[in-house]
Amino acid sequence: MKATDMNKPDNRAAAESSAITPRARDYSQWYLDVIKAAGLAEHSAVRGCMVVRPHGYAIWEKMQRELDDRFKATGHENAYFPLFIPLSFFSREEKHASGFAKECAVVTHHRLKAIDGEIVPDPESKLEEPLVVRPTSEMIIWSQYKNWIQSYRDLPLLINQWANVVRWEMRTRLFLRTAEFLWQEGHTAHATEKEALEETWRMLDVYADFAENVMAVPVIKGRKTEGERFAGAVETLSIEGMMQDGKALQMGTSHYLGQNFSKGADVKFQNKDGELEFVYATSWGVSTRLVGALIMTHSDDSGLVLPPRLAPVQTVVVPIFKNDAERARTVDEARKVAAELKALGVAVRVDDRDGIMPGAKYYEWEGKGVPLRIEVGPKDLEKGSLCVARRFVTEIAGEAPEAQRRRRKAFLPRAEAIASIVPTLEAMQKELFARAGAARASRTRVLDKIEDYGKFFGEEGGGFAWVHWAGDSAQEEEMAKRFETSIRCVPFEDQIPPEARGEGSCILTGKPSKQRVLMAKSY
RNA sequence: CGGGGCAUGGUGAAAUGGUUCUCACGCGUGCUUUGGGAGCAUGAGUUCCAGGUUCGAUUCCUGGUGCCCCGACCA
Repeated sequence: MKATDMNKPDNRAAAESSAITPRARDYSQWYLDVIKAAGLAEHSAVRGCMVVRPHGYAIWEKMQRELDDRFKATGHENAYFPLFIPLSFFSREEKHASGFAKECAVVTHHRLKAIDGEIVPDPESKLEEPLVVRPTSEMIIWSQYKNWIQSYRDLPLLINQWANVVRWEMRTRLFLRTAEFLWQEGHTAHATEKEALEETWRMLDVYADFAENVMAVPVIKGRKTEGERFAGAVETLSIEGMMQDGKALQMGTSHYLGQNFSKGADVKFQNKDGELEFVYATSWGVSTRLVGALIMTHSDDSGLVLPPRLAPVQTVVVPIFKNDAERARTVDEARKVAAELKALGVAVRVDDRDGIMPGAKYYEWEGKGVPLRIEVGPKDLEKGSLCVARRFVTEIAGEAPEAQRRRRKAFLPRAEAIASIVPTLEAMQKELFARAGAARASRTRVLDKIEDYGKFFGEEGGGFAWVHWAGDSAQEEEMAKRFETSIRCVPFEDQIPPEARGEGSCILTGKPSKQRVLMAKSY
C-alpha cells in the first residue's frame, strides 16, 4: 500500500511518516515499520537478500546461545561443513534433489575476465562439475559421514552446524523468507530406527521448550502431511505458532530421514552381530525466521516488544538533566544504578547521550523493545527515588494511550526500584507468554461444518481451526485453493485442546476421522 | 518466468520541454534546551543507465536495469 494521502508535504504528515502503521490497518506494513523502528534489518541491494543490523543480530545471538546450550545438554557438538555441494553429491537422494531443484543457486565458473571492457565469467574457467550453494546440508554432510562411520561404536553421531544457506525464493520477506538466511541444522546418525525416532522427537521438544520458555511464543507440536514433508524425509515434525494476524508460522522442523540419506551417500556400519546396515538419520533446524516470529507475536504499535530473556538490553537507564552540574550528578547516579543491576545479572545500558531530549530516547528504546527503563532525574536524587517504566502494561480496552503511559510508570524508593527489576523482568516474560496464549485461544475454533469453516477464514478473519480430516492430497489442495488454508500439522494428541479431541467425520468428505488436524492460513 | 505499475538528495514526497529543480524529515555547525519525539540560525546533499527526438530533456520516445504489486514459486 502506498499511503500517498498520508504523506502530504506538510510538517505534521512528514513527522507522522516515521510513525508505525497500526497493526489493524495493514499488518504487512506494520511488520516492516516495526523492523525499521527497531533497527533490526533491511533489504540489501543484492536481490532477495537481507542485511541484519546490529540490534537484530544481537537478538539472534541471544537465540543462538539459548539453543546451543540446549543442544549441548542433549549431547550434540558443533562442526562446520562446506558451502558448496558438488552437483553429483546433491543428486544422490532423488526426492531431496528434485524438491530443492527449483531454488538452487549454482556456481559454474571460478574466474572472471575482461572481455570487450566488461568483466564477465571467463568461459575458459567453467567448472567441470557445477557446485550447488547449499539450500540445506544433508548431502554434503552425509558424504563426509561415510568416512566417519564404520562401526556401531561410531554411533550415535550427534552434530550441529551454525551456517547460512541459500534458497532462491521468488518472493521474499524480511526474516520470514529471504534468499540467504542464517540457521542451525542438526544432522544425526543412529544405529537403530528407534533411536533416530527418539532423537527426532527429542529435538522437537527442545524447539518447543525454546519457543515457549525463551521466546514466550506458544506452539503446537505435530507432524506434517505428506505434501508438506521435507524433501527426502520419512517424517517431518514441526512446531507451529500463531501470529497476531491469525496466520500460522512454521517455527522449527525436525525430520526423521530413515535410511534415505545413508543409502544415497552409501553410509553403512557394522552392527554388534557383524552385519552391515545402513545408518538411520535425523535432521532438524531453526532459522532467523524466529526473529520474524518474535516480532509478529509480541510487538505493538509503538514498535518491538522483546521477551526479557531475548532482550540484548533488558533495562536502559536514562539520566535527565538541565545543566552540567545536574548532568554530572544524574549520569553518575545512572552509572551506579547500572552497576548494581549488572551485579544482579541484568543486561543494562546507560543512555547518557547529550543533545537528545529524554522523550526522544524513550521513543527510541521503546521502538527497540527494551523491557524496562529507569529514569534518573534531579528530583530522584533529592528524594532517593527512581522512576521505573515498563515497555507494556496489560491492555485495558478503551484506555487512552496517555493514561496507559502514566499507569506503566512508577516512582519507587531507590532500593525498592532496584530490587524490583529482576522480578519484574520475570513477570513480563510470563505475561508475554500468557498474552500470546490468550490471543491464540481467542482466534481458535473447533469447526465441523464447511460453511462455518469458510465463514471463519472469510469474514471472521481466520486463525486456527481444529477440524476432522480424512481427505487425500488432491482434496488438501482443494482446501488450499478454496480457503487459502492448509493443514499446518497433524498434532500430537496431547496438543489438541480437550474440546477438540475424539473421533468424528471429515469436514470436507464426511469420511470417518480419528482425530482433528490444525488448519490455518500460513506464511 | 507471465500481467500491471513505479524510478527525483540518506528517507518520503512535489514540480517543469527553457536561467540556479521544490518541500518535509534526517544529517553537519552554532546558540539555546532536556521528567514523553525541543526551538532558532546556518550549511552540505538529488532527476537510475544508454541511445534517440529537440536550439534545449529531469520531463517526450526506444532499449536496458532496478524496485513494487498480482500470478507462478515457496513443504
